[in-house]
Amino acid sequence: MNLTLDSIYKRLYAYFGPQYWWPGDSVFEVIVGAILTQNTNWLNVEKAIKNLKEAGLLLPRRLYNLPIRRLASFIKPAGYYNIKARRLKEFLDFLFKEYKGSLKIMSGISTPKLRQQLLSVNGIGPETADSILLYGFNRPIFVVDTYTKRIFSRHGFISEDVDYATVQNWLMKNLKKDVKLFNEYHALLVKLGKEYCLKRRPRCEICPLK
DNA sequence: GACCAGGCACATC
DNA sequence: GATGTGCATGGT
Repeated sequence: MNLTLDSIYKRLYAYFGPQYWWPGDSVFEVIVGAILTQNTNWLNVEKAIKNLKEAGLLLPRRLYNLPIRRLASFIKPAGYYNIKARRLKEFLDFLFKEYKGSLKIMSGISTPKLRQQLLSVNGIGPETADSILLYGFNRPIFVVDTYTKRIFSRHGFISEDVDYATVQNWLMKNLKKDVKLFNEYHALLVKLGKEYCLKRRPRCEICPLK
């Protein structure tokens, strides 16, 4: 079959079509979603975001002023709501301390510095930081997640226990650094993982990469 | 009822 | 430095 990174992308795109990521109306919504979706089904995240939206709270200033206990109650459907409320607050503290609460000012910062700053926020790890950079700020950064590792290791490109940075470097070295490509590629890997590579119910026999 | 989900920080050895 | 554990709801 001789799969390559490029041919895998082409196949997935031909099979699944565009994924229209990130689902969200604003940069802030992307950031909130990125934190809420940590180890969590997106459907649950949507419920939490809907709660915030309907309460008119999906704005940096509003969330910044909201008591953490109340924030936690709004995001309950997303699970881990206490720790995630704290993580959202940690980000907001950073946003207001560094950028006066302005995502617009924040968007003027270079990608390496922005990434470093995001990673310094307690509760934001590599995947969350890179999701924010790619889907929130349109920076050409490849987002690595469990599906990415699982799929590429299953197809023999990498071993399954490699660390985040190694996978990311490998991908970015071998692909055109293009926001649109990285956007769709990651989303398509998630789609493939969800539909065909579930841990207990692998359906490799009908995988579009077969 | 078991299993899983678009991680991360922290404890312990 | 590797390995284990808590965090928690809702869908399949």
